[in-house]
This record gives sequence, C-alpha cells and structure tokens, in this order.
Amino acid sequence: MASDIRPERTRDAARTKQRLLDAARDEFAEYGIAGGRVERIAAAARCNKALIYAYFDSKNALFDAAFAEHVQAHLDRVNFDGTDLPAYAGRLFDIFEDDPAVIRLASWYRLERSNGPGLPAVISANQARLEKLRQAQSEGKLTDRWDATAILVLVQSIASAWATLNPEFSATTAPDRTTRRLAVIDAVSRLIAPD
Amino acid sequence: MASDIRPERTRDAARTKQRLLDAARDEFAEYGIAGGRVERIAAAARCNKALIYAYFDSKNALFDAAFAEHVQAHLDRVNFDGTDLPAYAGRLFDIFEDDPAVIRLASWYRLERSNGPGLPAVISANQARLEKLRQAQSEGKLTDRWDATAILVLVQSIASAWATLNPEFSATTAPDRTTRRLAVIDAVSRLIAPD
DNA sequence: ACCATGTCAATAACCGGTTAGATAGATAGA
DNA sequence: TCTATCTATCTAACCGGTTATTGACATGGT
Repeated sequence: MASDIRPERTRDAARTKQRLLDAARDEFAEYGIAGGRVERIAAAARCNKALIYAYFDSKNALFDAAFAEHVQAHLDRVNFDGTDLPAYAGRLFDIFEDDPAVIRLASWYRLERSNGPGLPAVISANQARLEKLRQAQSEGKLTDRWDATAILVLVQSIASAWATLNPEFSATTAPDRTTRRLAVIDAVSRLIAPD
Repeated sequence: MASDIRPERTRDAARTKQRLLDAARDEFAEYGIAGGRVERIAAAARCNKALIYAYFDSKNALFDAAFAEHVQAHLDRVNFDGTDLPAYAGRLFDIFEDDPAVIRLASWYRLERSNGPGLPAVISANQARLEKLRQAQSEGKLTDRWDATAILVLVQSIASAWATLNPEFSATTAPDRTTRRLAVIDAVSRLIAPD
C-alpha cells in the first residue's frame, strides 16, 4: 500500500530496526560476535549506538536476532527436495557461492553460540527434512543405505565443501565455478545412487 | 639424555614457551582470536602475561605460532594415502571425534585469518597430496572423474561432515560413532568407486 | 500535549601491550 | 671451593585506548 512508501528521513522504528539487523548481519558475518563492534553496526545502520540497546538487549541478543532472521530467509529460499538431492545440493552450492556471508554466519554461530537451545526454526526445519527423506526412503525413491540423518549431513557437507576451504587452497588454482558445481552435484548423485 | 629431565620448577625458556603454546592452543580453540584472552593464556601457562610479548610479538602472532605447531602435529599424525582414501577419511574422522579442537582451530583460522600468505607447511602438504592423487590417477588406481583438487576437497569435507554440524543437530538423536564412521568411509568409497 | 523515537555524553570495566625491576642460576676469578 | 658478577628469565604494577552499556535529555509526528 502507499503508506509503506515513506520519506527516508521520517522516524520509523521498524525501518531502523531492520537497518540495524542488516548492519549486524554484515558486521557479524565479517568479524564474529567477539570481534564485531556495536559502534560499527550503529554507524552502518546510520543510527545511534544506544538504539541497539533500546531495540535489542545486548550484543549477543542482536546477533541472535540477526542470525535468526538470516536463517529464516535462507530456509525460505532453498526449497528442500528430498526426492532430488543433487539439485538441492546444486542450489545450496549457488547460495554459498553467491553469498559467502551465509557460511561465515553459520560458522560463527557454531563456534560462538554452540551452547543455548538452538533455533526452533532450524530444529523444526531439520525434522521436516528428515521426515521427507524417510518418506522418500519408504517409498523406495531414496537409498536406505544410510539413515536419513546421515544422508542429510553428507549432502550438506558436500554442498558446502568448496565454501569451507582453508585459505591455503585458494593459493593453488581451484577449478572454475562450473566445474566445482558439477563436482558437488555429481558427488551427491553417486552418493545416493542405487547399487 | 639425562640432562633433558629437569625439575619442573627451574627456569626454562623452552619449556615456558611450550606451556604458552599449549595454553594458547586451548584458549584460541575455545574462544577464537578476538575472544581469546592473553591474561587467561598466561594464567593457564602459569606465567606472566608479559612473557607472551617477550616470546611472541602479539596476540595474533601467538595464535599463528600455536596454530602452526598444531597443524604440523596434525600433518605428522594423519599419514595421507592417495591410494586408500576411505581409510584416510576414517583416520580423519577419528581425529576429529577424539579432538574437537582440531576442527575448531581450523575454523577460527579460516574465519579470522583468511588473509595473509597461508602456512607454508599446509601449502606444501596440499601440493604433495595433489601430486600423489594425480600419480594414482595416471596409474589408473584412482578415478579421474574429477581432478585431484576436487577429490581432495570432497573427501576432506565428507570426513569432517559430522564435526561441523550446527548445534541444532545434536538435539536430534544422531547415530552413534560407529555408524557415523561407517557412513563417512562408505561415502568416500562410493565417491571414488569406478563406474 | 504526548509519546514513540532518537541523541548525547558519560562510565565502568576490560584488554592488549609496556616498563622497571627482581631473581634464579650460570660463570668466572680467586 | 667460595663468592662476585652477569645474564636470561620472570614478575608486579601500570597505561592508554577501547568497548559495551546506561541514563538523562531532545525532538519529531500526530
């Protein structure tokens, strides 16, 4: 509706909050929680540092909020398909290539926020995926060589293989993107191929 | 020789340096560079904080030294075998399971030290591995479906699949270690199996 | 006028890094 | 062997700058 189009200058808490979340996502993706600076986040969001504490409770809480939103966007984007895992891996590969912040944020989360209950959205998404995989298995559309958990873990690991390389590897000549993508898709295909 | 056996209390720069390196490895594995505290490292090494700056130049340099030593120990331990990649993946899996600090340190390194020239030991180890893989390929002992780089990347990614899980996964019941190990070895086997 | 929204400025704690000096142990001269 | 001297090793205390966080105040919109 037209009322959504507001002059940039007007006071709008929702918009400011969103700018903070975006800035926080970028800052934390680059430096992590311990290395991230609320000062830089406020500056990038073009607002005062104190607003962070008005809208969020703490730096940690800001990370959690930004990460949760980021994960939700990611989940909405991927479109998991338990009956075509190679294609799913290919989509994941593209996401990781196009937006390196995805892997970095997830890595920081794993390293710096390994305690805590975990994000409900992620837990339920995982369960839904596992259910889909088990369904595909029971219908004979997917190998039951391994249980669904192993399949999901292996596929995601293969899809992110090129995105989690140690810096030393980029020194050597890595294959081009098309080749890398093909390697991922082909690897997943072989993984789940019937005997 | 007997002179190497010294009382614990005596002043011994080499020994102190080693205590610092060990403490730094543990601290950085837990908290990363930005989150790691030199005060805690000094305390864990039972020595004064200033010694860190006498023996190393800075916190970053201390991380580099500790990480380089850790990587060297890891390289000495693994025993890469280009003609038996499933076994290699199994050994990697065991290392990651037995010592979670290995993955954590490597992750921090990737995230917080992605610039810089990279460790010469890692670069040369990679090149040696690629050469072995290419050798095996040219002898027909290894599939040439992908180039050596892709094979190495995929194998290592599969081997570390269970060690890089997001925290949400541990909430669900993950398979036991034997099952996980078998999944890794089997996945690598299928990856490189001849058509 | 009223309240949500935002600013300003202060603060207390923290942290990497430094400095001046103490001390253990080796060394050398007697 | 004894002791004065020297040096590597180590320590306590400190410093300047940074950081997350807060409370008092301003301001725009309705």
